[in-house]
Amino acid sequence: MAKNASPSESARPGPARSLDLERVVDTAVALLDEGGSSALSVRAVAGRLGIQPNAIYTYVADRAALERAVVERVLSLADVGLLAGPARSWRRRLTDYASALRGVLLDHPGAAVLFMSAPMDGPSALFVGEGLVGLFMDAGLSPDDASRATYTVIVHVLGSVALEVAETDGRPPLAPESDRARDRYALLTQVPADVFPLSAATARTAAEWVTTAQFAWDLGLLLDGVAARAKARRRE
Amino acid sequence: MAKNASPSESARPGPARSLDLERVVDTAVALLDEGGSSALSVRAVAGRLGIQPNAIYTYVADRAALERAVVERVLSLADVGLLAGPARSWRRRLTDYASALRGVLLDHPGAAVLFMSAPMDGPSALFVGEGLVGLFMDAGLSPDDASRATYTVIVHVLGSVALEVAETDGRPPLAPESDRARDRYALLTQVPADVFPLSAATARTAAEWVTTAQFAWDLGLLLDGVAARAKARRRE
DNA sequence: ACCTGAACACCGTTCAAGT
DNA sequence: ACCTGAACACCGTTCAAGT
Repeated sequence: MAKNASPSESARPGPARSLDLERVVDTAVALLDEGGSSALSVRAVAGRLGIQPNAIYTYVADRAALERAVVERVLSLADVGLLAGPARSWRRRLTDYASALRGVLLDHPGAAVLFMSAPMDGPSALFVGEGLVGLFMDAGLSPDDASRATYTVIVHVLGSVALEVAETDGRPPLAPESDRARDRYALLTQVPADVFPLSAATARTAAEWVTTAQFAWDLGLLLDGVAARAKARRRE
Repeated sequence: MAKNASPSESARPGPARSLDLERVVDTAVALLDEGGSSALSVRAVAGRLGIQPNAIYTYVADRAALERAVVERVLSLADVGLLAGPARSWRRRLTDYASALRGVLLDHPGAAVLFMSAPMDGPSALFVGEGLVGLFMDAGLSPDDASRATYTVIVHVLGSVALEVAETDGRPPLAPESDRARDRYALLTQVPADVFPLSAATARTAAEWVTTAQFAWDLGLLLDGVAARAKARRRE
């Protein structure tokens, strides 16, 4: 999981760095990482940068724009190069990138919710989209189906991480997923087996909904669907 | 799309209704429906009920509990009976329920984000889970795979609605999806075709990512995957 | 159990002003 | 362009008190 401090935060020679949007975003991500999603505020960012709250509006139109900038930053941490092919199989490329993106989001759980509320409209989103469409065309889908499959995967990765993070306090590092699954299992054994027999019988599996294994299973299901469509298209 | 006023909000004979959790949740949903997700606050609910802000804590432990109660309420508006079988095919039952749930969420877009941040832990979630596991077992999956597929579908419905709503102001009724797709298309035609050729070529389809058609396509892909796994299992 | 009154430590944002 | 000072209209939550 990418554990890189953002570039402008790292030690560097020369004069004291001036305040710019990158530094504002660095600070926003740092706050999120220290206190979870509720720790991000315009005032907290300003406070940490030693300026007045309203001075933030020099760099960002409003809180929503700050959140979009955070989304862009975190998205940029997952290497889109993993999507490029076709040296590796399209399936491998997709699972590699999806896992990388999930990893980056789990490294910054406080930012995960923002992906569901602040539309991804930055440059990174375009590169991700372009890479995914190309990958699914490599897989044999029509351009239109490749576009649709792109969105399916985006929804799935972002949705599953957001739901996973929602069960935590949002502060990294998250508890090991085995611990979180164990806690879920303890809760799930409380459900009355007489009224929810199937849930009771599958509690072990439901406990693992918020794990890498479930994530991989979901992706496999999706990609089987993609492969089937590609195969059907070749037969046409 | 279910357009039912919540029961305790409808006219009823008898003495003035007393203040209880149901009325608090009614009010919370009403605020969300009038002002979008940002309109929900402990103070606003109290204000509308004519009590002091802190009096809300008689009914709810904190804001998070209020949000979970809203999630439970909205979830309860989608008829879980649609999952029950097996008179109708499992595929039909699933698409019917998924569409109903999506419809209810789009009717209350301000609540959609809450599903990604406030874990569904109420009774309705249990009934939905039980119904989905049963449905996927009817489809021919093993109990464990039925549990996994249940989560895949939940992630997908909640994730896709949240992303769809994120592009709106969150106040119902949402603009017709054809309008929203048209606006997206206008934006997408701005992307430089030389650096994002595939995105440019599929802009028409990407514009429709936030529509019922895309939702149905996604579900179809998922269910094809499910059918393939069920078939493989029968051959074992 | 259900509510008020008062307070604490916060929010995002605007406006006018200074350099 | 970048920042301060002051203000406005908000937040969630706690505590002590009243019925």
